Amino acid sequence: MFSGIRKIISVKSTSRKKPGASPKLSEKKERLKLFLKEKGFKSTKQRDIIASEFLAVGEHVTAEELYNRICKKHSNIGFTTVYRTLKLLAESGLATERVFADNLTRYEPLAAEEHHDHLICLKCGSITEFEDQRMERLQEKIATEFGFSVETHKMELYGRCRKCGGGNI
Amino acid sequence: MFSGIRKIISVKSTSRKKPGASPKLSEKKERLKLFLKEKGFKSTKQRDIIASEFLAVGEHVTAEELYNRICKKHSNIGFTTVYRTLKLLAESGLATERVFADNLTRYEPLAAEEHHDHLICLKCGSITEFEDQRMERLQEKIATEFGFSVETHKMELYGRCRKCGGGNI
DNA sequence: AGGAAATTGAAATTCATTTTCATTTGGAAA
DNA sequence: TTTCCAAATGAAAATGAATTTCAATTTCCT
Ligand SMILES: [Mn+2]
Ligand SMILES: [Mn+2]
Ligand SMILES: [Zn+2]
Ligand SMILES: [Zn+2]
Repeated sequence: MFSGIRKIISVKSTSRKKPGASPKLSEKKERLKLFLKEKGFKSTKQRDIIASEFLAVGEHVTAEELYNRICKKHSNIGFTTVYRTLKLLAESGLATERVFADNLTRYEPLAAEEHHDHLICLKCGSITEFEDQRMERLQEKIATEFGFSVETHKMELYGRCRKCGGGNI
Repeated sequence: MFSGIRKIISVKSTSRKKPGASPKLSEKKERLKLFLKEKGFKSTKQRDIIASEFLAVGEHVTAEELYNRICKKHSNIGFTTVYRTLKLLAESGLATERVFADNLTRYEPLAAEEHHDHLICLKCGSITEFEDQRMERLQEKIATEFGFSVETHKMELYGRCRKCGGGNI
């Protein structure tokens, strides 16, 4: 079903609805430092730069995309370190890992406690985020009917966004 | 989020609720033959054997799993042909491609018109299928609210099945 | 039967991800 | 501050599933 899509879509992120991430930037970087200290890991220039850039971008990025942005200004930072730092950010709870239909691993700045699902346009690749309590409750209800307890879920709607003819087909 | 899971789970399929697939087996193989003829493709021994085995297994399998079953009795059938035949089956509408959290491509015998979603146990890997019209309607509703039209969706609930302590945690 | 076109399967390739390893660096302890 | 060692870095290699290549074989239309 997705075999064709894999090659076609190149998921680009839409700008976020809540640009309120900016004021918390320093707070987030503080969280990372605490996490590193707790774990006996070290704070490094690279990690600081990578985390800053990641939080600045603010949307769903692959390790490669983030690396490409960073290496223009910091030729001394390698892809591997970007890759590893994104994993660290996810571990620390500052980022969330996502894999959409194109099978690439992306990260977005999102605390582990927060949550949302995604609408993904197959034409332009834009990503729209939504959180819907009716959906969350219904998932729980269905799971319960099967004697199942939910730990995580994946809920992605693929189709056409408004700009790409979503309303009228 | 799924980084740990990827290595842990090896998704095994549960036996299906509807074993009514058996009587339609010949009908399905007829459908495949028609599809091949329409497309100008050829009917071959290999395709026949692979399709039969796939329909006989009846659950979510990777190309490799199916190949391993087949090559025991038919050492003359290669992995590549199994892989390509599964793609063909999906194209013909006799199979559906699925990618769960372990990121492996699986196929299940399911006509393109039919539909269901999945509950996947992170402990034992069992897969439970469900179809819920409330869920389908809610997805449409949410999409509409965003001016979005849905073509496909992915809805997977990961957690504990009843046997693995799903009810009480 | 003849022959063009499709199929097969072993091997090679692709490509994102992950690991390896020699070297460098951070930061706690002296 | 200097010492010292575990952690970090990054280039390169490895991994592994998915996909493509290509020479040999098979299908099936005439
Ligand atoms: Mn998101
Ligand atoms: Mn299924
Ligand atoms: Zn769009
Ligand atoms: Zn289970």
